[in-house]
Amino acid sequence: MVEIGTQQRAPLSRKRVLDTAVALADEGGVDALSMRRIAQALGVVPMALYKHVAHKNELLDGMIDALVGEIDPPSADADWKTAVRRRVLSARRMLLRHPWAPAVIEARMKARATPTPAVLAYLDSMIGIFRAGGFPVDLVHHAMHVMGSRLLGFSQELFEDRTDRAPDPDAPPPEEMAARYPHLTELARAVAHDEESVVGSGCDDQAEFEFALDLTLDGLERLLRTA
Amino acid sequence: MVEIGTQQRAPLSRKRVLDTAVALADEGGVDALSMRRIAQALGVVPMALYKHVAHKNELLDGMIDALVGEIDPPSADADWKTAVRRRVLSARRMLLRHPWAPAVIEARMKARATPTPAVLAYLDSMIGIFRAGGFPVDLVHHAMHVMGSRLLGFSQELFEDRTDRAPDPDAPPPEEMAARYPHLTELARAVAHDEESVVGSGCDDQAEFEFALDLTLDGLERLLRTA
DNA sequence: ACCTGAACACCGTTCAAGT
DNA sequence: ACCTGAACACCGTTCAAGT
Repeated sequence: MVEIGTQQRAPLSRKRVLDTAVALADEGGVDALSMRRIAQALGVVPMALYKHVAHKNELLDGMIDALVGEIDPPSADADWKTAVRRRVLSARRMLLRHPWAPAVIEARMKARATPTPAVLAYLDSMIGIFRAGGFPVDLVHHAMHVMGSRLLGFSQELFEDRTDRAPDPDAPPPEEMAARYPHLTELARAVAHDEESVVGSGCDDQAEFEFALDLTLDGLERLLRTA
Repeated sequence: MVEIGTQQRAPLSRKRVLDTAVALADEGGVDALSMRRIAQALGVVPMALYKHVAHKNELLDGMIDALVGEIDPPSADADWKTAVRRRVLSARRMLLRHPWAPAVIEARMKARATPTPAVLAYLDSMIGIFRAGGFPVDLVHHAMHVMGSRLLGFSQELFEDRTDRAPDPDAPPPEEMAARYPHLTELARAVAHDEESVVGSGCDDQAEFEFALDLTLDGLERLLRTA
């Protein structure tokens, strides 16, 4: 608006488009992401984006690959267990920075059947860690399924701390919650009491994630020894 | 179009709206679901839907609750392990019927922080099974996180059989796949050979899911015994 | 040859006008 | 009081007109 010269601030590039798109999704969620809005943020006419991305789905693919590139490479000198552990925790840190990403990746899988190249590379190197650790191929196959499955079906981050969000106005009052969901309430109270925490859910998500990770890795280690 | 009488085929109701919406999503995915399309399928003007659902998000909530209601109730006379196992496998069967559901539930969690009432009830009864099986509260807490976590971050159903789908035209040719993703290729080949299967991925998703489930339940049982 | 404004076919939802 | 058509503010993408 106050821009004077005829020169663009920076030449438009695929990377600049992707970076802006990721930043917008981080801010407002993936629903707030539109081609028109990305163009606006870049000070460019919407159609200019189509020189650098074929269409919106291809843009989403590019965003995913950019994120997966943020995951730390595998540790060269470490046993399989710590190498897997580090890699998984690095992926988790990335996903916490970009909470919209899993839904986008899952939607793509549902529609197009093949993961993006960066996701394939991530999976490939994860398999490589297990193989280097002495796992037979079919045990690695099992291991990948174990690490990729979500047994409850849809509870991912159900207990995650959401105190930053405004409380849901439609949520039932606590006394009704306690009557309708007695087990859930007992669990929530016990956790809050354990941690001596009054604010928040009193649930250490990071610790719980690592608990799940270690339970799984221990189980796999046991299978490896008996194999 | 050929409808003659002035009488509606059936009176519009919230249930009829939700059922039609679920059917449309099952057919064409959640992206193909629009208020206008639902109305069209019901032979009704779009605005008529708003008498039965407040807005589209509330419609999605209603759809989720309808699906979660399809999950079998917990078995009354069974030890905790088989009761959890049956419940999880029942939830999986439901999700295979409605593959769009996890993404919708996850998106809602990201935006609104509280699960829908039916999801809360599902979690509550799952917790109840563990408690009845003698699990201390904090071990149940761990258990729920283990069963809800997805360690690879985004690989849910990465290896699922998608031979019904047309092959991705953008996918690289097999020889390039083998060069770029050697570990992945080795694994895919080994699995296909093991099962003597030429068509398809040669991967029994149901068996792999149950492998992951049993590994986890065995791990939890071990913790219960030492607690 | 490149760029881009207008246009097309959608979308969820508001609102005032019709009964 | 109820119902609904038109309208509003969006959306992704096509395409022809401008340079």
